[in-house]
Amino acid sequence: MPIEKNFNAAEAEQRIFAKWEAEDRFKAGANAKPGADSYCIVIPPPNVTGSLHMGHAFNNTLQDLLTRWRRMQGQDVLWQPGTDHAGIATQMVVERKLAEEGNISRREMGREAFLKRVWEWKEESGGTIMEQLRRLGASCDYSRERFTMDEGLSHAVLKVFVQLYNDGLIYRDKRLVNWDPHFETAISDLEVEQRDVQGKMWHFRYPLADGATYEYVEKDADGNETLRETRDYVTVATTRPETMLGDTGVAVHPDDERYKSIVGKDVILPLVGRRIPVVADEYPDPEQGSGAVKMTPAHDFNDFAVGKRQNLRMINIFDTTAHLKLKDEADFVEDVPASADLDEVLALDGLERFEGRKQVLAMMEARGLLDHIEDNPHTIPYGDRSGVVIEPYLTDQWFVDAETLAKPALAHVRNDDTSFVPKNWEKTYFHWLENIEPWCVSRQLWWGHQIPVWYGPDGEVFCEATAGEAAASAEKHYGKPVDLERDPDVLDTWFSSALWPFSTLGWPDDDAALKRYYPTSVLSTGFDIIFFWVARMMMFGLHFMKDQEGEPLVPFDTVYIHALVRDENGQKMSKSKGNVIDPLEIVDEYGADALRFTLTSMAAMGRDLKLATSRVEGYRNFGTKIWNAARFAEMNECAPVAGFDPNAVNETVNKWIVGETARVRESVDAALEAFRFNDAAAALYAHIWGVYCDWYLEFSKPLLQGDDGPAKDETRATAAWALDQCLIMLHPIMPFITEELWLVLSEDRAQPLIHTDWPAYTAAGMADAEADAQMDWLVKAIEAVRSVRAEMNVPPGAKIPLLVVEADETAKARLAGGDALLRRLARIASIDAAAEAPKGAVTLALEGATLCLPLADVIDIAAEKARLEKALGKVQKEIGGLEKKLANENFLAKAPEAVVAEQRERLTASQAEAEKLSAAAARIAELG
RNA sequence: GGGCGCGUAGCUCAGUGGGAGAGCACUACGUUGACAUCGUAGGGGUCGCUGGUUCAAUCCCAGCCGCGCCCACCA
Repeated sequence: MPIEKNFNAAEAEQRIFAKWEAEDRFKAGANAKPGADSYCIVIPPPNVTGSLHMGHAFNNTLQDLLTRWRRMQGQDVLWQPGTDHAGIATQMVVERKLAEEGNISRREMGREAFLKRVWEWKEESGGTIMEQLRRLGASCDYSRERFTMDEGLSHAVLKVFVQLYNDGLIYRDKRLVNWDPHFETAISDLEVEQRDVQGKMWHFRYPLADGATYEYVEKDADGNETLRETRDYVTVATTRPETMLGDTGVAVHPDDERYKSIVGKDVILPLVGRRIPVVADEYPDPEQGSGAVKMTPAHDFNDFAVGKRQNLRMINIFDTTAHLKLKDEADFVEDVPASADLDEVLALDGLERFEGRKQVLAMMEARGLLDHIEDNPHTIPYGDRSGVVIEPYLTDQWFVDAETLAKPALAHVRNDDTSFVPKNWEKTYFHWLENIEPWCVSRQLWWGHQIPVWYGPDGEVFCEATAGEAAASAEKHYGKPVDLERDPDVLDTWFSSALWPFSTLGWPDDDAALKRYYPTSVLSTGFDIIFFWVARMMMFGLHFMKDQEGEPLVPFDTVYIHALVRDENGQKMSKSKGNVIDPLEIVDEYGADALRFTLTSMAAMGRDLKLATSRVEGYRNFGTKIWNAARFAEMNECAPVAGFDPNAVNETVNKWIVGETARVRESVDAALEAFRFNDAAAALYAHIWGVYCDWYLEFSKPLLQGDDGPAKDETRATAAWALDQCLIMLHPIMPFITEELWLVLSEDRAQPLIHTDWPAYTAAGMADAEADAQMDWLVKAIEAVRSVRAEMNVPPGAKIPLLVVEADETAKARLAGGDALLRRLARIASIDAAAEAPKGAVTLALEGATLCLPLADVIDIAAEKARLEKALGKVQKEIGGLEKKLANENFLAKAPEAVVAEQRERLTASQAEAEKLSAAAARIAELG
């Protein structure tokens, strides 16, 4: 059946993919050779918050490329797929959806009913994601799909939590955390994003208690007094005026002479009337602001630390939504005398924090306690999901002792058990782990793994994997059965992600896949989640996975860090900016292969990868090119020949394409081994389009269209073989069109392409130097003739004679061998020897020969003169450079011999060319 | 405040201590039986600036200019 005129990507992709899947081509170990090495990639699980974006398409293309390549090599391959529950993000999506649908809120609905809705959403979204992966051609083992909240993975989470608790690496602590007032939950440092704002700094006066005064003296750098006055107040500065309601002290540096006399005294907190101490602490910087700092230990990380050192009270003034909460807080009015001001302050109860700020400022100003205001650019923390200002908030939370776990994670990258590609990302990784803070893992959310902790009546903690075990443990503790209450919080979504490389492989219940595939081979991900995910997988993997000797095992050999996909203008794609390119829209328009090739060929770029559809179009055309090459092969009966031996061909063109094929195979493998995906794509593009189609197929035409015989048979077989090799090597990048052609081109394939063996031949074993030289020479000759024809405006269809003026033996042989090809591809009517170039002929300087085209009747003398002068100028410039270099004794003495010899050769060749060009120029001059 | 990265053709970007590259865009010509989603030929770059190392620098080093990102508790 003849090949269709065009490749119908939409139809073929679905059909081919369905067939692969039905035949179990993606299963773990499919196509593995006996005793093969294992090769495993765990997919970075997409969030079940919606659909895949271009970044997913990019990363999964690369993973699929590696997976298909290794599978064809016969390795025991597993690409493990799955999705992530993405706690806060998914809860947010479902809550928003409920609101849009006019439903009752999460709280009204209750935990159980709400979770049911989230699960419904998950089923839908998770299914969509897997379908999208299929559309891209991702050859993961879908039968092993996992979800972070699956039973097995949840079991792993519980086991890890309990063990870390028992190891003392998870603990509960009351401390300041980053609190998201929108979601009303704690979040980790990583989920906070600092934004620059043009803010203000307000300077307040806090009066000293008991009418005390002091001499306030300021000095300049030379110690000269610049100000001296008696003060009954101390000035403090703040960017957050409303927090003054929670102040419990004023701190000054112990060496700050200005304030030495008031250390130990008290000030009266304005508005509230609370009596708070002036303390000396290393924290305040005398150079900054007034040198005195108001302390709000319950709402500022620095103040919290000072407060702990100085035993300051911690007064919380906000509720969980960051509204002022003063009235019901016993400690807010503790020891504070009743006053009109206090009543006014208490009336602020329930105000949103920024409204509260306005009111506090107004009150301070009205009382003359606002000293001055200055502009102060600074950064403010925002929740990365909610986009609201984060509030440092004093709560009980669960923390992971990250510092302890970080040590092995650092060591095993330092010793290259795990390597980053590119290597420089290791620096980023080290820096973060070396300065790591405790990881707050509890979240006041509903969607996620509920913390396996139960509390007894007296608050005693029972950390067990199940309620039953907790009850048993409690009974043992109390000597009788008691009612336990489970911790309502869930874990940070990254907690379960951190287990992904081993939880998906069956740990802790089934270790078959774990034994086979752990440590995994490659993790491919973006640099934006090195901290969130990669570092934490390293920490947990090393803590929980051990080899038979009990030595820790890293989760992966290589971490490949890819760039982030942006739009044409370099902007990060986001829904709010409206610049999101949906990968499936591209797939619909150009086919998955074109998108995949585009993404692959852009993989080497630094941190940004700017996607333009013009490139996708170009690579779609590349697919068409191969398609047409296959049609040509079929039309000329170039069918694969069983037992074909590429080393046994006789025709020069065939020897040449065999060598070219071997060279590209080496390039592609070397590129993929080094994760230089774009190099692999570029090598294939250049080979298939620039070598196989542009030259080899053209060279083969005279043979294929000539008389039957051994040469024709050989060329048919070689053309088919070389095309097959192109399909094989291109398959990991463009799986669909290659598979389609593979099956269409021959009816008796041993295997579909996806399970066809990857070649291992080498140029050293297959290339023929003489054939290469012959063909290179011929290509140059054809190009030279074509160039002249175009510049002299010879009609494209016109056949012109060619005269060989002088030629050495090698050139003569090459000319004889390439006679038919030269005639055909350069449109030459005749090739004859001549003693000298006729008047008005154009001469071509080639290695070992001077060819000339007698174009006297068509020639534009001025144009030819210009052409020769230009060429001559170029050559002479090069000669000048080379002569200068070769005259330099230092160069001759110090440069490697090979380099010197090479330069000499180049000089000789250039001089020969210049001579020929000069002679030609002289002849033209005679005419003019 | 620390750290990282980038500046090469009109655009997007590869690349290398010794002859400047690709894709797209552009120009001219072309219905040669695979392909106009194409073919042939061509134009276009002081490889950010300055200095240093070297026989030799677009490449290595230093400084500068411009741009981007990450980390960081400065009130």
